[in-house]
Amino acid sequence: MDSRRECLTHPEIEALLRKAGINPTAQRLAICRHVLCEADHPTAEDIKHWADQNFAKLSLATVYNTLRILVDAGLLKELKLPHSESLHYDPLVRDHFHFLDVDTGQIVDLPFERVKIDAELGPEFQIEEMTLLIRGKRRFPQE
Amino acid sequence: MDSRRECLTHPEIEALLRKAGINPTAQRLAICRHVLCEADHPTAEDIKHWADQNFAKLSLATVYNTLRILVDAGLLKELKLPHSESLHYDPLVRDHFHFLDVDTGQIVDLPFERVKIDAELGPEFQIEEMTLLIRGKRRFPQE
DNA sequence: ATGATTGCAAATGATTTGCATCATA
DNA sequence: TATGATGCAAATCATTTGCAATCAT
Repeated sequence: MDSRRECLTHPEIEALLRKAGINPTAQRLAICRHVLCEADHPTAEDIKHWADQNFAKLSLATVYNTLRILVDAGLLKELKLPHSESLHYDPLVRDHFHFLDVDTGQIVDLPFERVKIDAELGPEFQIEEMTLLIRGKRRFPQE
Repeated sequence: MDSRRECLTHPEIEALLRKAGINPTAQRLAICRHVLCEADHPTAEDIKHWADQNFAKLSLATVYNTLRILVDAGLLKELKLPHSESLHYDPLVRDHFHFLDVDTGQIVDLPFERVKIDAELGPEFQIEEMTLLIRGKRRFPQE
């Protein structure tokens, strides 16, 4: 369920950026390391806060610009979620769904295969993409 | 599919508001008439534009305030959609889903019954609500 | 008269943009 | 030194809020 990403190495991220035609600057590498590996559906502000502690110098504008570049390159997906004013960013770009814990705000990726959606819409509806958000509570028995 | 709402009469809307404990002022009645009956998932701006033509005097702040009141009362649902910066408002408050025509921006209500969602999430996930947006194109054969 | 509602304008918060500065090939 | 990236500050856009004017009871 919580498909923990393997953390990419620095050279791997660099290669990823180059392959996408993105100049791998220090700032972009740092942002990528965070948003692609460590972070959990962060917002631009989240990334800025993290940078303030770990990367010293990184302007909010650069965070936004970099996120836009990454989204345009298909390396990130933008998430508009009902509980938050800000956009969240998701490194999992293949089709999947989300569960939002209404208590904690935590977002859990749901692999495509776990959710079967059967829509009978008639032939005039050509489906291109489905976005599913399940809201609810996660309760852990042994805690 | 396009479950066309029956248009409520003025007294019906007034009764609806009273029942919800909302003072049925002229502005609120006008906004309700539009958003509950005529309009199609409008934004606050949409409602303001309509008011400018039909109701002469209605401030944008009042539109926003009224929409908030209606949402809090459960008479409207707020829709955050990926193609639009603004919130859209939906008078259909019972559970249902949406189809977004990526060409026209039109939003089609999908009755709950037309879409079967089967999520196998394990017992720690208590589902409270599901939001499904299908994006695609609508093509009409005879046009 | 009193309490609620309205409407303007200012405030807010997220995001974008213009532009001067800076780094690097 | 030329190209592109960065960072600041100002701009923008949707929405909210403070407050004075207005309305209805």
